[in-house]
Amino acid sequence: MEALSERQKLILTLVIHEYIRTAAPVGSNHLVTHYHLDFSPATVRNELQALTEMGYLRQPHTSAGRVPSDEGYRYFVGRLLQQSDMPSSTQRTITHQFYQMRHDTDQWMRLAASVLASQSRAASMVTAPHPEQVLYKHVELIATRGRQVLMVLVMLGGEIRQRLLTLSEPVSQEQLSAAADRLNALLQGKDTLAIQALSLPLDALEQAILDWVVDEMARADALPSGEVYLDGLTNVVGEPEFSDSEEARRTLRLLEERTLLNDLLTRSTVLTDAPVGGVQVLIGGEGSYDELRRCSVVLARYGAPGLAMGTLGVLGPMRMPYGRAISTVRFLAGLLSELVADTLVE
Amino acid sequence: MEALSERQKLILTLVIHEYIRTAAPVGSNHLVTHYHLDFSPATVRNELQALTEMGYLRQPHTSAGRVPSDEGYRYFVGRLLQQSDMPSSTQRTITHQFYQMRHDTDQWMRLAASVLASQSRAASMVTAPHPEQVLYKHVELIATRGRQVLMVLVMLGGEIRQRLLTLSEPVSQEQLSAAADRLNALLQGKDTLAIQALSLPLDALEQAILDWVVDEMARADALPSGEVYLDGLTNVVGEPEFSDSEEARRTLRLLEERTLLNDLLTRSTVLTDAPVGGVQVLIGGEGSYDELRRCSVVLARYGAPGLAMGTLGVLGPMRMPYGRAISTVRFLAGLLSELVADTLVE
DNA sequence: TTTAGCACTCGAACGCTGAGAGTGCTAAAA
DNA sequence: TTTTAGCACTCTCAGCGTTCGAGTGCTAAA
Repeated sequence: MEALSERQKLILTLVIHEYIRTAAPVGSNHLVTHYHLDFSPATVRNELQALTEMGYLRQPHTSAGRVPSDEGYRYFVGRLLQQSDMPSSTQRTITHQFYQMRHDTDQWMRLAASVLASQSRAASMVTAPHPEQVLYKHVELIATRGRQVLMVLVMLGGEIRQRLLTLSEPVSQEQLSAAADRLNALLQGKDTLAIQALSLPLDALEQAILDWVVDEMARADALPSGEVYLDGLTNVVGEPEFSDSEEARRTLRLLEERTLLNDLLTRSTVLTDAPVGGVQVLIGGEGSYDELRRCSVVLARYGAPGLAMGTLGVLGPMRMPYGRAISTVRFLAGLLSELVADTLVE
Repeated sequence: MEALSERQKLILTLVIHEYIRTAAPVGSNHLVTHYHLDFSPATVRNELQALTEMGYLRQPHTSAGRVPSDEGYRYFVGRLLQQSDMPSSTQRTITHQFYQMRHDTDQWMRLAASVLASQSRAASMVTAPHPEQVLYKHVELIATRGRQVLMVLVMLGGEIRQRLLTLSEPVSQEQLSAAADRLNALLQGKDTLAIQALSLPLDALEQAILDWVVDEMARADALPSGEVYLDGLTNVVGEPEFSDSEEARRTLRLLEERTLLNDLLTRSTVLTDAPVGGVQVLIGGEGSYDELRRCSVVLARYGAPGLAMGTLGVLGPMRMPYGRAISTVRFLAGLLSELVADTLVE
């Protein structure tokens, strides 16, 4: 594939800009008048023809303007789009919002999804950070009423799991605290397998608690990733490519299944020619999902490598504002990584 | 308003059934042939005319069939719809799903929203149970690294809040445990104001922790309700009344704002003539929201009165399957109430 | 290499028309 | 008095031809 001339790059960029703005096929006259080009429509037509032959543009029909093809978008994102950052004032505002919030993963994820959606003007998806290895940190037992005990299990990395247990007989808070202290001393930093392999001289209460702990840790192990948070579905429904409500329904369905992000990540790590600053851009489903044929996904991982990682991304029509989306995703991935690192429980 | 004859009730019911099924205006011939009525289309026409004059039906235009009016739906839901329960096999399956899940409010709410959406075939909304009065139960302090401490605060009713604190200087786990024990003894069962009013002889560490506790409890007090969980937005997008994507966008926007349920509840407690078994049905927005003019909402409160209450509901087009929606909402409200009561931390 | 000129193409919009569904009215039947 | 058959009337919708205009590709001149 021959290289594009500078003028061709310019024209491709303009076509994509204009198409993203208006959602209508772009014609030669329109380009010249709208962008005050110093060459004539005829020249533009020749270049459009060339770009079409190279596969970067399509014509919906003979006498319509041009529309970017999947390849066109890919070329644009990979080589023409100049990287930009979010305005630093916006960055500060958002950072502030996160820091003034109490430390609570659930709240953070909701805020992240909300910010991602409103900034990128697309649908957003965020998974909570999930430890790659589940390690014991601390257990706490709180007597409530009768034989019920509230167990709070803290994992290394800061994940907290709560569970209400029912014991075979009532136990005092003192006994519970003693059992918790004992287990905390014994299990510190161990993973599920190591704990299961241990054979310890425990009394009945301690053994019962240990069983619950192992069960809970095994569940955490089994989870492929954290919970998925969605927001901004509204942004997508309004777009003209989803005016066909059946198309819209199927795409939203895919989002609501809440497996998309993980599927995409496990399916292929090298997704595009040009993953920018850790941000991956997937255009037109890139073969993986039929429902995504008309969509693009911008995604990134975040977290503390080796300890706890999560994913976040946005989904929109192919004519999404890539600059905005990429800079938002990159910024939020960085911010969340920072937050995770800061609050990591060691 | 004069009473309806039995035949008029029958015909109104059939029109609503048929319209809910097909989303198309219902004509006299269609009714007679489809339901094998033993009177003629002309008779049906007379009745349709009477029902239209009484305001229970509308004609989109002179020569179309009839469509239920808001009043028609209200009459139907209030007086004609016979109450039904979900099949007990389904009830068992769902109950089982909840009970085999570990006790975790977040998981329960997600499951509830998901079940509600799939059973009622509409968009579902669930708010987490929120205590009407925030009372102290227990605090736990876990040393992590350096000056960071993970605080886990348990409220009466079982709500758990976690927060990562940064102290002015490193403190050992022993000191932390001692401080926690002291506070637990002093604050048991108190509310925010009572704790603030207390003047206690505390050392610096204890006082710092107390401040965090008060801050956290004040936040919980300030929250009007628990987090809002959404699901099944897809169900709504597919409906023909939302094929106008602008209409759909505005309605979904309302859902994504996540204030709908609480707004509805605070705005008016007596919502319809016939709240059935604690379930309230709101048809056509009933004056409260313009965006809801074409929607109906079925909702109920659940929880342990006086201790912790939440709300759940479904939103769909006016021609939603009310029987299904109402029985699903009623069943889930009951089930969640049971779960909340069972696991209440006293 | 660029550009003006021009014939050509094709979809969108518009208006017309006929078919069909459904009504309301009237008068006869029950 | 109630029900029903008959019938004229109304209004939407789908189909169809036509026009309009945007945009193209080609050619020949600049």
